[in-house]
Amino acid sequence: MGRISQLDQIKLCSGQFVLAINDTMNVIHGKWKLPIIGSLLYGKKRFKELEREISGITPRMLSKELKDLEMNGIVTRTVYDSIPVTVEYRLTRSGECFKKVLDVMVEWGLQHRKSIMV
Amino acid sequence: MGRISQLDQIKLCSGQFVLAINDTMNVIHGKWKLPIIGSLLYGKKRFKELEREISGITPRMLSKELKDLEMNGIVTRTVYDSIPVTVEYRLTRSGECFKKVLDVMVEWGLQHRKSIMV
DNA sequence: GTAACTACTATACTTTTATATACCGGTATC
DNA sequence: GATACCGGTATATAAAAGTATAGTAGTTAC
Repeated sequence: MGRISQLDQIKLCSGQFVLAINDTMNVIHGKWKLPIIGSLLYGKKRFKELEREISGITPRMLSKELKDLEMNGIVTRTVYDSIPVTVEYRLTRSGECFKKVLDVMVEWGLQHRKSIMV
Repeated sequence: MGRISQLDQIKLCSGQFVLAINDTMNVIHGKWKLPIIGSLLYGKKRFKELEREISGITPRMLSKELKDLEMNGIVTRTVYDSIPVTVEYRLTRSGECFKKVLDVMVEWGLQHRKSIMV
């Protein structure tokens, strides 16, 4: 019934795939990471810009989640010694690629809604 | 640079897509939902089978998460009045389709690992 | 009759995650 | 000299998620 997908092989090579899924889960884990990534998909942003765009987030959470995302190689933090200092957050190449994951999530979500409406 | 993806249109139609992503997030939210779905991808299972397969899960959590997944239209619960009663859990059509999401998660995770190793 | 299996539920507790509120040093504006 | 913007941090608290442990009602095997 068609080609073998990566997940079909999970029993052959489950360690790798479980790690891969865990990595992906780490990126989207928690209440604020997706909103942050979503906001950065359309270009670099400064701390206060993100704080204003993501309604309801506190600076504490924003700071924490940005650090998490930076450690996981999803965003980069660049400090410019302008006056006053400017701090710029942007997605890494990997972070940009995460859009693919979001795209299937949207696709599945829409299909699922339709299938429930029946 | 190629066709317009669904996420590119998020500003035009953000409400729909945010809902869709939230639906998807509900499916994978928490520590145990992915292991449960993963275990059911290879066919129907009974409660105790799942409990044995998913190492570390307590019956309380398994019961709760199965109810969540059932309510969200991801799994079905069927009771057979055999003796003793047999309860069978299996993925819905939508639940099976969720494999597509897992596939891109694996794909992205593997790529991300590679990109970090450099 | 006692031990074990099935499919759970109940209660209490710990850990994790998120919020609320206030504050810091620096600059620049009025 | 008071106020406001930037990029955060500190402390305390509340809410959510997960764990530990025990128990239920019924059935079957020894």
